[in-house]
Amino acid sequence: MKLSTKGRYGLRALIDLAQYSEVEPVPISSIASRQGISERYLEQLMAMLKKAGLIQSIRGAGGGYILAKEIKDISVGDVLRALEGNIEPVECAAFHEGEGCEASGGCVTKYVWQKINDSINQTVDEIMLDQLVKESKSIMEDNKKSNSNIMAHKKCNN
Amino acid sequence: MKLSTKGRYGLRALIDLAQYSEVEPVPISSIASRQGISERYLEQLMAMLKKAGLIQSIRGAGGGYILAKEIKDISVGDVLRALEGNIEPVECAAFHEGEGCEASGGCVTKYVWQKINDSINQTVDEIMLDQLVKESKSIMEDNKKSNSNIMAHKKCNN
DNA sequence: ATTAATCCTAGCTAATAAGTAGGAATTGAA
DNA sequence: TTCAATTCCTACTTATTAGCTAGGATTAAT
Repeated sequence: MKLSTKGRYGLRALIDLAQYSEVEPVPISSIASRQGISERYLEQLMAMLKKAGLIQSIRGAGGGYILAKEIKDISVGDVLRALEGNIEPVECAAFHEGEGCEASGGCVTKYVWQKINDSINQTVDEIMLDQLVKESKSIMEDNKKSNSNIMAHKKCNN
Repeated sequence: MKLSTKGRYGLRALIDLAQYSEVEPVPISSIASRQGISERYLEQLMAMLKKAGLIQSIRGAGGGYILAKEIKDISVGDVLRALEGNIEPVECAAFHEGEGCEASGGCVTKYVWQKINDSINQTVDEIMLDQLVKESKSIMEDNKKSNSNIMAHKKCNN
């Protein structure tokens, strides 16, 4: 029950992109180096985000990526679903109209799975990227002022 | 981001056990055959549930398993955590007091992961097994009366 | 032309999930 | 006292997935 690096790195990358793409397109290489993600791997994540219609690409020298929608209209759910395919921990035949499994008549766990799925979807769909970018900028401001660089040396996995 | 068969089968098994262990201990073999789970695999799941203090075992002929606590005091969260170890989709160093990673100063995704984790935990902790067993019994009653055995033939994976 | 970029597909490696398997220990009943 | 039914413990196996790496084609600005 872990979110894969696709979702974890990808969300970070997209927030990074949102912050730096206001003036010009951002190449993969610069996101990758800021975020400490393999360029080659990030390429694939960007391809998924593009396919999902969240970002646009500009090929050739001077190119890179920009957002394809307004930042306030992209939810964390959009991003994670683009990258993970399906973020629901349990897929159950009984969820789809007209379908069901041999047990679904007497099955109670399906109610449990449904509630879990719903709560996750609701949570990720109500966080929009603009909130995160705003938050991120304000954190960076604070850090500059207070010069409090008490950084832990543990590597970030997320 | 999938719940493993440990959690899925295990919860079904425990609900089954709760329903059938009122008069006498239930052996693994009978749970396994009712639920269509490999006996040998279920053995291991039961061991985990026992270690977590949710069930008790009675060895030897005529033995089996019974609940170790009142059914109303066992939450779905207890069961899933016993089987999956940790049901939070993202583990982040910044969640633990006094810890953090190199990025946690300027990290915003941690807020996202925290919200997802919280919503899952809250959801599974507020469903108690007695609700599910009650529900299950009532479904079985209904099925008996209405004789509506329109069973889909798809196998259940959960 | 050269260089900086995206695009596309394939392959590789390590970890994890999902079970199988063998046999020891315990207990009730014939 | 033997047998059968059960849990217990540990190791092994197999299939799938995650997490990359790699090669080279294509596009466009200078």
